[in-house]
Amino acid sequence: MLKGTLDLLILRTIELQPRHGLAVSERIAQITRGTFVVKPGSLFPALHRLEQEGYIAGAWGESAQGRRAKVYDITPAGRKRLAAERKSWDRIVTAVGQVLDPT
Amino acid sequence: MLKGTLDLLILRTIELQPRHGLAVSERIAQITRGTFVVKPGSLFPALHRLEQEGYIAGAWGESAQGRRAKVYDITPAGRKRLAAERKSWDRIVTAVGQVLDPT
DNA sequence: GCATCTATATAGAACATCTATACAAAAGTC
DNA sequence: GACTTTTGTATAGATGTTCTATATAGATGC
Repeated sequence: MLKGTLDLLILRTIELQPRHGLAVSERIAQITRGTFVVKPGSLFPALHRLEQEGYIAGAWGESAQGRRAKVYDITPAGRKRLAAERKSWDRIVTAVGQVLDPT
Repeated sequence: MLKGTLDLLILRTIELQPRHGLAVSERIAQITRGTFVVKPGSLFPALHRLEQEGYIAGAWGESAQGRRAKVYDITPAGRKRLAAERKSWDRIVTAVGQVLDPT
């Protein structure tokens, strides 16, 4: 996975619907049809970092299977961060495109 | 800069026309209008790595200003690598798009 | 002769991601 | 009712790219 995109993917996934850790990675794998597979060792450090920085908030609850799970929701700061990351991503895609196919 | 895209940018820039180190970074900055600014400390390690791996070949020559400069050209292996990186990039852009704006 | 510009180079730090492993609790299984 | 499997969270250690900062060298200008 491209370093620097994971936060974007996590924030957007949680924004659409609060989820617990593994559910986030499941959704990313599913919707990208396996292009991005975020394993626990990458996922949880990222979640902890995002929580530490105040972009997401975790609370113990239940998973769809009825197991105990920490459910994360996005915070107002997280939405701002997500909007900024989106802009940044668009800019990067445009810039790379310009290098790959200069007009 | 997003980690992992530098190789792609360098390979494509050199493919279009062989250049020496600083000329590569100048062109990238120019064509992306300052979105990507590759400083020497990032550029040269990347060039050396790409050369070590056989994707580009450097030869001492002259810059446009008539200074001594190491001019890099892409190798057949480099073209293959570039094609692969392009595909990979397209796939990533598509996948991120799917997460950001699911249909 | 001394500063400045071009150009290459490297050391060291920072940081996100990956591999691998560990741990816990619930559910199934016989 | 022990035992395995499944679900879920967690962390340690390694890896590798990029960034900051600095060094070096040769030309050019004045």
